[in-house]
Amino acid sequence: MKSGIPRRQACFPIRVVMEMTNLSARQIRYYEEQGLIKPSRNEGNQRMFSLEDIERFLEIKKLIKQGVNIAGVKAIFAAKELEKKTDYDE
Amino acid sequence: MKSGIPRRQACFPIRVVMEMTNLSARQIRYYEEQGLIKPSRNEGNQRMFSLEDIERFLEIKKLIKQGVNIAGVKAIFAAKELEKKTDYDE
DNA sequence: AAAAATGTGTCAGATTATCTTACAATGGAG
DNA sequence: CTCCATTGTAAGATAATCTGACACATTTTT
Repeated sequence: MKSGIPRRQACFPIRVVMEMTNLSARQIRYYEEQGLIKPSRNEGNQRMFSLEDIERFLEIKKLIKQGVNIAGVKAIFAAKELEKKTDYDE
Repeated sequence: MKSGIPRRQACFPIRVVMEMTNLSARQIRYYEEQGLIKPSRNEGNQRMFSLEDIERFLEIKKLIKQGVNIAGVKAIFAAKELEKKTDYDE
């Protein structure tokens, strides 16, 4: 009775992401251009997003609303990546 | 750390359903025409499917492969609906 | 203050996706 | 063979997305 979609599977077109995040297509593309997100592309070159991407957009929104700029968001994401790769326990 | 998508939320365009089910667009539309599935539509009149729809398509595929025809699938689905509404415990 | 950078809106032209309708092809049942 | 069920395929129309450019309002920098 489960069956969710793998969080990394890219199966959402931009319009759905717009609806789920309340971001404009312009914003979504701009954030990609700034390196905050890297959607995959289908055969027709259209962006396809994953659940992980969507969660990331929501985080971006939250940070932006708090006054953080793109560079800040990028830095915060980079820091989080380090966290995941670094072992702090011992 | 989760956040899946509600199983009834219609957020997949037909192409994604094709990839996830290995059904052709023709089959998907035909099954709808036969009343096996009722996708919703976006503002542009394009079909939008839910996870529930996709699971249903997979069931259809399985039954078809077993030799069941459309009418049979429909009957089986109808029976399942009854199961859900009927209380057998007591 | 003037100039430059940020973040977003919007438009145009091109490409891709989907829709509906219709007709063809295949294969099974009688 | 004929009928029917299922799928393929094609055409023409509409919708969605892409890229690139320019505009605009806010900061930020010089």
